[in-house]
Order: sequence, then structure tokens, then C-alpha cells
Amino acid sequence: MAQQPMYQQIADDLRSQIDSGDLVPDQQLPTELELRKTYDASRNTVRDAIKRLTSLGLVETRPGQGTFVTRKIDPFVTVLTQDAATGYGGGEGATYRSQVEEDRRTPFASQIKVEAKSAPPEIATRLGIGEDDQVVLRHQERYIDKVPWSMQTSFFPMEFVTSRQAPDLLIAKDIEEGTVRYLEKAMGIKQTSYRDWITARAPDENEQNFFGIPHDGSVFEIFRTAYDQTGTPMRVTVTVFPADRNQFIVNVGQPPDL
Amino acid sequence: MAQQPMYQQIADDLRSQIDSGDLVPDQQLPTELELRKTYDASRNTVRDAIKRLTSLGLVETRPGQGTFVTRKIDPFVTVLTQDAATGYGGGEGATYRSQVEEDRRTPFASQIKVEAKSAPPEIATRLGIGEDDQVVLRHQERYIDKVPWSMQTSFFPMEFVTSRQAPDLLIAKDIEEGTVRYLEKAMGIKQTSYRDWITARAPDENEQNFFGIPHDGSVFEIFRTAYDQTGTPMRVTVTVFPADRNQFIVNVGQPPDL
DNA sequence: GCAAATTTGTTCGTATGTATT
DNA sequence: CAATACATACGAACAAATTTG
Repeated sequence: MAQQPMYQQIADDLRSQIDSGDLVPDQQLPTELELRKTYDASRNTVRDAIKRLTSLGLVETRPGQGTFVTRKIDPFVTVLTQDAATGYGGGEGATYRSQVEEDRRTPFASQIKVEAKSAPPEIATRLGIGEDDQVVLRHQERYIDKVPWSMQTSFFPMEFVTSRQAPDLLIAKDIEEGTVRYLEKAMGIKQTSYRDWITARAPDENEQNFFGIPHDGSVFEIFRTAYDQTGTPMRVTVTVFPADRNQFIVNVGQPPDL
Repeated sequence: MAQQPMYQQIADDLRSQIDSGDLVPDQQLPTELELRKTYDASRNTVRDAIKRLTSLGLVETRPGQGTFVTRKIDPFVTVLTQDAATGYGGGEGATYRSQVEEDRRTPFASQIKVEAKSAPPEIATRLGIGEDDQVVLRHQERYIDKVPWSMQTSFFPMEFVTSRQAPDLLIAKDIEEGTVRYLEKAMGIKQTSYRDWITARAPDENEQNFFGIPHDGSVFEIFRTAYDQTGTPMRVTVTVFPADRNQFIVNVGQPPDL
């Protein structure tokens, strides 16, 4: 009878109500019991329809409360090729704040957590060290306008610390000037190039909780390997961005401003 | 009783069987009826578990046949900053073939479909023309080793054709030399820079069918706006890549080869 | 080529648990 | 504590797609 399954028809109908502005952001949808009557369908069917909408990020269900139209988050755009000339990259700790404030939005970053451990395989390969070699790990969560925006973890060779040249890497405090500048001043290691490797995948449980995204949502994961003036990897930074609120720009040549 | 819901436990158990190699790619999972007995759960609960695995891209269900472990697709990596010096970009028609063949894989591209129509708002803005202005649209589907890999649509101002300078844009045939070179030869318009705008979103129905990805999968959508030597937009190219088989690299400075 | 068997897809009804108000 | 709303789980029936005999 139905060309399309009923749950899909219900989902489409609810979606058109959202798109048309009939249902506005933050507004509560009818409860499952009410929708059951409206569409003359079972509760399970209604729930299947709502599941479709949640995986599209259009609605959000809260146990004990109801289902609500999500307010569209104004996406933040990170320029990955920022300041190519100076060697400082887009989305870094040092440039993150200014990129956000340029947009008249309010950045906030969590306390930095520092850890020392054996290099995970993916990191060891990129840093050109062995898997048994130790690395310093600096982790930080970032917010924009109080909304969780990204999780970043940087890995440095432990040798930077054991050589006593860059001891501050192990201190769990924001290095005001940025680690890139700090390493240049302390060790004479200058970041002259980097390579970003961009993937998208489903979020793990931790990321689902922190960002508040559904299990079938999607995150960007960007591995940045930075090299010094000798072409030696000096740092690997892994940043996870929920796809519903992050976009990226890559400039090649000198395109005119937007 | 259950810290974790039962469908999640079942999903986790099946996942560990896949990760451990107990279930190998292309192998059929036990049928829903068999799993129902194995885990002493109802068929619906088993189905919920399988749904989790499909949205992770670990398994694929085929009506009338069964559920199968997906063979992991070897991802293709597109360098977005290819040949920055010459102004030719990564992932373009002209460079797509060579990038793929460098990888010892076999590229294939569908016939090009050409259309003329009013500029969609997103395109008109980027091309710096009005929404009522006409554009030429060149669409192509791309495969690697016979697997659908990307869908690309390029938009050019209709003026390029009406001025009689670049009539071949309207011909539904591959422009061997690449449109970038063609426009340079025919019109003296040289592509000197471009800007890529990278997003990720859920696939539409057409994309689900073409790429064979689930409704809650994820695709990259990259808008490339290319500019000529005067800083005027000459082209907008929109490419859609399924996230399960595509990754991207951005080079800033001159990082050493991989 | 067709009918039967198998397997997943959709839909219903019902019951109970958990979170919030 | 009670009422409300979503989450999980069971069982059942029929439909649709595919394979098998």
C-alpha cells in the first residue's frame, strides 16, 4: 500500500513541518502518544520516524521530557591554511582564540591535561619514533559560546623534556605564547611546515557524551603532523570536531577574501 | 539488571567477534533467528544490535539474504593542495586520474552530463552572479576499482558560452585537457587560486543509493571556488565523497614526502 | 519458469524500566 | 509520591526480496 514505509512518511511530514517553520527550534514535538493518534500509527512506528530525524540532527529527545527541534548551531569555520607564510597553522591553540574572536564569538578552553606515556602506533609512525618511546601528551577541550566545540591532543617526543630544553611541556598549564613559539624560543626548533590528514568517522562514547551528539552522528578527526626546519616531525596534534558545528577552509594560492 | 542495554551488549559482542577476526569480511552473520537463540533475546532486540553495527559501517544487511561483514574499503586520499605552484588543484578531473593511478588503482569516470539552468543560491553567491543568471553545469560520477567514489558537479557562468569563447563547456564530452586548461587556452582565463570549503553531512537518498551507504552514514561535501588572475570567480565545483572511503590531505609549507 | 523456503523489513500490541517534572 | 515521557524488551504477523528445489 505504501510506496514509502509509514515511518518514513511520518519522518518526512515532520521534517517538512520543521523546514517550513511550522515547528520552530527548541519547540517540543507532540509526544509519542499524541503522534500515535495523529498519524494513526503504533508508538513503535512513531519512534522509528523520530529516530530518522535524530540521526539527521533535526530533533533531540530527552528522556522524561520530550522531543525538541534542535536549534541550528552556527557553524564555526576553521582555516587550515592560516598564516602559511609564518608557519603558524589554523586551529592551533595560539591561533584558535583569535580566529574565534574575529567572528565575535567567545572562546573558552579547559585546563590542559598533561600525560606521559608510550607512543600509540599511529602517533609513533608520524613522529618517526618507536612505539616504546615515550611522548608528552597535552590535551584540551574547547568551547565556543559555552558549546563544546573540539577536543585536541598534542604529542611531543619526550626527548624535548628529558634533554631539559623544553621542560614546560610537562607543566599542565596553558603556555601563553603557544607551544610552537615556546619550542622555537627554548630549543631553536622552528615549525616550517605541516600536513593535515582529514577523516570523518562515528563518535565514540566519550565524544557522544562530551559533544552531545547521537551515536550515529559524525566527527571530523584531523591529524596534524608539524615539521621543523630540518624536515623532522616535531609534533602530532589530533583534533576531533563534531561535524554538525564545524567546517573547514583550505586556501591555495591567494584567493580574494570572503 | 543490565548496566548496558541488551542490544548494546549484543552489538559489542558481535563487534568484538569482527575485530578479533572471528567473523571475517564478506562472511554472513548468523541469521536474526539464530542470533535470537544465541543471545536469548527477541528478534527486535537482535535487530537493534545489528542496526548499531550497520551505522558503524561494520556490517551490511541485504534483504532476503542476510547480514554480512563489510570488507574494509582501502581509503583513497585526495591531496587538496596538489600542485599549488601551477594553480592546478587536487581532485580535479585533470588530476584525479593521475592521483589515482599513482596509487596503482584503476580510475573510471562516467559520461559527463551537461545541463544549463538558473544558478542555485549557494552557487550564485560564490560565482558572484545573480540567482537568475544562467550557469553551465557539468556533472560526473567517479569510481575507483569499480567502486563508486565521488560525485562532482562544476558550475561555470553561462557567459563563457554565450560570449562564444568557450563553447565546448556545453558539450557533454570529457574535455581531455581538463576544463582549467581549456578555459585558459580558449579565453585566456587562468586559474591562479582556489578556496575549498569542507563540510560533512548525512547523505540524501540519491547518494545513499549511488554509494551504497546507510541513511545514517556520512559524506564529505567540498565546495571549491576557483579564481582567475584578476581575482574573479571562474568556477564552483561541488564534490560529494562518502566518508567511509575518502580522506584528505592539506599540505602547508613544504612537508617531507610520506 | 515457478513454487517453496529462507531472510530481512515493517507494523502492531503490550509490558516494564528510567528520567524528569 | 504521582504523573508524564522516553527507553528497552518481548511476542506476533504479514510483506518483500532472494535463493533454492
